Amino acid sequence: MVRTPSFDKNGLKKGTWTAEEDQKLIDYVANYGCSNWRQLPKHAGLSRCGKSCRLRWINYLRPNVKRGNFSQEEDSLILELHQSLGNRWSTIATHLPGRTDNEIKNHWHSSLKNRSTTFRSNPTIGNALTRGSSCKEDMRNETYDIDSVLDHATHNILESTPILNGPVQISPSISSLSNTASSSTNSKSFGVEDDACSRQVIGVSVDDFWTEPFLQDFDGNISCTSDDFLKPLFDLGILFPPCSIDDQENFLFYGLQIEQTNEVQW
DNA sequence: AAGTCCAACAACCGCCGAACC
DNA sequence: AGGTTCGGCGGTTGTTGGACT
Repeated sequence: MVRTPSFDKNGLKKGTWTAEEDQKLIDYVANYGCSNWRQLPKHAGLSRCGKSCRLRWINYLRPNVKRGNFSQEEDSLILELHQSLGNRWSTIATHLPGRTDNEIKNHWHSSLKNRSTTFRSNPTIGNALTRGSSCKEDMRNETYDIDSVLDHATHNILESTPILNGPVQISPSISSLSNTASSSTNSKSFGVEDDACSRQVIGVSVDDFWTEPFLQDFDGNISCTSDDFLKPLFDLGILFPPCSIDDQENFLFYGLQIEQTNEVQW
């Protein structure tokens, strides 16, 4: 999964980033920001091209980048957004807080693409889709529009995501992102005014950063009900109740299950 | 145990548009 | 107005680990 480090004809290093390089980049951005990626590697003492530094920062080192498995909710949102937006990964990423376009793109190619194909060819789902499109069209002509609902959904994700409700610490997991990275960033806290999220980041730990990103409060309780978060999506026909779903495979495409209590279960 | 296949994903590459001179 | 620089985006590649034979 990692590329063997090498040097191009200009002496610039390519391949996997080391923990030392990561630290240099983090330190530099923390102190000086990232206004000029072209000049950054020279000043930061990195033998990398600016693009490589930018990519590394945005996709892995930047605060609040969420790692780990995609939730069913995120999968559903990606599927829906991809249907309407196509391969506009950066736009799709704006609706999934903490996820980068690169990660979403990889996730799409590795798992969601096949699911999407089945999704289209499955009659049950196909009917549901048709119904959904019609419903969406109707809603557009009335009081809803897709963008506002997706914004609403994103807002609820944001509001219910602990990592965005307070300062966070660079997760130790970041160290494992690069196979060569050590735990040098474990306790590293820094104050970065990040360009992308404009959020001051200081060192306060949040438990279960990767494993429980959504819809749970700090006690682990489900804190978002369908009324809060899903109803607009159901109203638009983006998601459907599982009452018409017979098998587990189909269920996965909806990615959601509503119990009688109307609480979301994952 | 060894070889092969494949999913996953980090990283690179080329292109494009905006900003600047 | 035209050229250059830079950042951002999407497509693609390269490598690894795990599953499978």
